[in-house]
Amino acid sequence: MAVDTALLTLDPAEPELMVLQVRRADAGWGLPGTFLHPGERLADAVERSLQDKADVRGLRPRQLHVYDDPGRDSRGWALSVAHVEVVPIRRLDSRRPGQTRLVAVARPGRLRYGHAEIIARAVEHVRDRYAEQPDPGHLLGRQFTLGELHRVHQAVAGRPLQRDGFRRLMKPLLRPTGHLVTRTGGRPAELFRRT
Amino acid sequence: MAVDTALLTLDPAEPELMVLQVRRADAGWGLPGTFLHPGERLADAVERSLQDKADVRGLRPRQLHVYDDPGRDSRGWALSVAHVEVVPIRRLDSRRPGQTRLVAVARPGRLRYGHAEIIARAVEHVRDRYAEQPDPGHLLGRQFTLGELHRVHQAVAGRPLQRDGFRRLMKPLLRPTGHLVTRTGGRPAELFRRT
DNA sequence: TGAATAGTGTCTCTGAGACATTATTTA
DNA sequence: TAAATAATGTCTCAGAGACACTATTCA
Repeated sequence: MAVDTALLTLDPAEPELMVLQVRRADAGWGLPGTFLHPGERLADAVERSLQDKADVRGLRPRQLHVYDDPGRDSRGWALSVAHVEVVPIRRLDSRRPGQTRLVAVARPGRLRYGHAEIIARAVEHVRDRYAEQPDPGHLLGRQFTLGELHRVHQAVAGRPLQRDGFRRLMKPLLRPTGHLVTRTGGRPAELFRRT
Repeated sequence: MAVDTALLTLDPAEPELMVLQVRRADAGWGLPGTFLHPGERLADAVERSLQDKADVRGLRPRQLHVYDDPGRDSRGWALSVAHVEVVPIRRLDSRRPGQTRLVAVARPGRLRYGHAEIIARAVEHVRDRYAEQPDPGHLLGRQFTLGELHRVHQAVAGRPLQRDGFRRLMKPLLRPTGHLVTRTGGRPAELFRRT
């Protein structure tokens, strides 16, 4: 019994969803994963694998699907529970260089063990969540402007989102702080928090 | 590693979703389930457990969630992959009397191993599917009238669905057969098929 | 003819798409 | 003042809710 995790993040330079990959024992790249210890919970195994490979903690991975194809892993019969998690890129700063990489989800490379399918499912899941909630993965901090939220959601969605429609959808889901910020050289923007 | 299945059906007499329960070794009632054989696929284990306990075959169970609470099963550490399937009640005719029962999903009884939670999740899943597609679980046969479809969907949803709104939603998703039937003592109804 | 069921028409309200306009800052 | 960004206004269209009306059968 194993767990595999698609850990997604955003690189501010590249307005596109990225997935963390780790170097595997067989020299290829793949998703971080591990075998379950006896009595261990799935979420703990996910956290353990990410801590070992990317030094990230305090996650709340979500189950996606159980992959049970017997021919999936040539080393033997092993079920894998695929998970997804979203994390701001600054929390990946301490990951091991050379042993990990961030790859655009649209071009994950040739991966074994059905990992490309897991990534596709993870992206779909995250996009569905972002379509309904303002930044549920906390890619932004506690406070942000609607413009910043708009850019993050466009990057997650992988396509432009209409500006005014987006504002109308999200504004009732946010709590205004009453403060204004000028960060960009335009009219000051109102700061919001999640509710 | 185990599988458990919430097998849902409709009793024409009771316009409410029912779930199949089986008598367990400890004399209580629960969902049908089994332990996975080495190398066996999850769908095959589900089918095997339902065949043994309710004599139903040819199913396409869908994964719901993996339950991994270590204290879930007092007999030892076992993960369970919950599944859901919908089946017309006539296919349950040959199930073992005394060893099985059909219970309204709203009143599943006091179940162990978190089976009540599985049922709740299964019902939610099935209701979501029925909100978008005409009878995806094939509770009706190949041909049916919009009135029959309406009654089935109301029973699945557990609440009244507006008649004309339902028709407008479903009609473009159906293929008319061109035939009329008089089954109820009113104006003859048009027969439709799934697309 | 009346009850029961099937099928259609239409009004309103809401929400999304699309576009335009105003507001405030920096260079 | 021009460019950039933020915020708001408004027109239209599609879909859902709600209600009314017509059609056809059986008792």
